[in-house]
Amino acid sequence: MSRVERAPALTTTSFAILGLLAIQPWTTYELAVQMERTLNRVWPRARSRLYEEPKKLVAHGLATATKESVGRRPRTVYTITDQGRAALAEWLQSPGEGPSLEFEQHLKLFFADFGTREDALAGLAASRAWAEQQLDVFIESARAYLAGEGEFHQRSAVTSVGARFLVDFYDLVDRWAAWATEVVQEWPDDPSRADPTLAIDHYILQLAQQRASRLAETSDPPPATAKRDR
Amino acid sequence: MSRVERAPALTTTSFAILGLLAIQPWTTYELAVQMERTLNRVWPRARSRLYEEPKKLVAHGLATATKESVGRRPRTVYTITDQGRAALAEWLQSPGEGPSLEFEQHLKLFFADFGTREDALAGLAASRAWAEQQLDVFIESARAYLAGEGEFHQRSAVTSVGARFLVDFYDLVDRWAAWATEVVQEWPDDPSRADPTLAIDHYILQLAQQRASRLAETSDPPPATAKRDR
DNA sequence: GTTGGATAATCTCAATGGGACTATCCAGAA
DNA sequence: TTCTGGATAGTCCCATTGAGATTATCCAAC
Repeated sequence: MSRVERAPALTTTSFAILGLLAIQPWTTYELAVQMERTLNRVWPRARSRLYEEPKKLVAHGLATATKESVGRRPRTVYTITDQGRAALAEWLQSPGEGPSLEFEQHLKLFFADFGTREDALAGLAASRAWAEQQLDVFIESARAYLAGEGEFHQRSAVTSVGARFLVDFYDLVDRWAAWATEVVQEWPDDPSRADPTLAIDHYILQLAQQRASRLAETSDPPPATAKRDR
Repeated sequence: MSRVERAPALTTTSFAILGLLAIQPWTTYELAVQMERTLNRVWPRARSRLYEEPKKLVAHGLATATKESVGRRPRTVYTITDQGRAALAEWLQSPGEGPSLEFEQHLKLFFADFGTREDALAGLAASRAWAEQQLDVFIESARAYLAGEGEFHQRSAVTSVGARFLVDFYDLVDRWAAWATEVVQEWPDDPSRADPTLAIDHYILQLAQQRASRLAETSDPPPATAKRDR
């Protein structure tokens, strides 16, 4: 029973930090800033959490801590160990969880019939503003990156694949909110009196089916069998 | 200083429950099941939370609790009050937070260069499987709904707008994972040796810019000014 | 010399997740 | 008739987490 086994269990957040350490050594502060600027988009965590994780990594032998100081202010630089690289590689072998979404504006729209049409339109405008904001930040950093200001160019083959998902996600939010705005504008003042035509539902079902069949066609394992197994 | 002011503050989750109560009275169990089946997609919360929220609503005077029983088993039916409807309408006036994403598979892909190409492909396959699963469930319920089995047809005008976002989101995950699979298949066995061509980055930047300009064209307030104000 | 923003954390409390636990009801199988 | 499994109807608890308040130093610019 070594002390290692008593250390708090490693979480996905631990491995997110460990992954950053695999790129280069960082101080805890740098790790926190880096997380907030990048990984926060797909793995949002409170800053205070980010200061705890490297300590766990050290307790598990996956990283080492080096105390340095800038003047009288101490700081801790963390470096990944061979054991840490092995643990990271092992973690990467399992695929992980699918996406989980939290979307308050969408939730409010679900209850739009208990408010006014203007409320719904304001919410959709906020969604579009959010998407625009995200894209602005994204374009800014992508431009800087391509201009050579960014670091880690050698990782670009890997990171760009994920970046495309984010751009497309922000685009989705914008397109959807734009479409929804047109639909909602046709509503009467009191949305609960909006015509409950099922036309849109049929359309959605059709879309969903098209896409499900596209999935079946192009999925890797022999599709017919794979579908039946479920 | 009435007791109401001492009750725990209302959260977004409280209003999610309150919104359901605005449709009809429910027991706590029914509320929990309904949340898990529907609102969970945009507002995921632990079941134990859902049992606490109606009590808060009662403490705030937004709902009333009626004790009933089925045989010897007691149950509580919650009903919204006029004050509750007013509070819901007021809550709907503010637009709420933009989307927040948690996506472990995407996170692992970000660190793909510390694992194998096969790991990355397995993760992408899992993303596609997830999207397929979500679409299957969605199609199933949409079909039942259109066949007349579902309830709340009169709310369809409102709910279908949100439903479209979800279908498109699942589609996005699938399309992206399919595209990414093709890209990753071209990588060498060791992804850290993948060619760091910036072609994809340029493409992403181009996409992002196109979309940002589309946003500027179609946004509600005079676009040029709105952009400059930021 | 002062000020403000960046660096470098720690601490705390309320909120939350996730499950273990209890117990009854009811339909269908044995 | 009894038994069983799944649905109904919750409660309870603990570890994790979020969010922010707090402290303090460094450093460049005014």
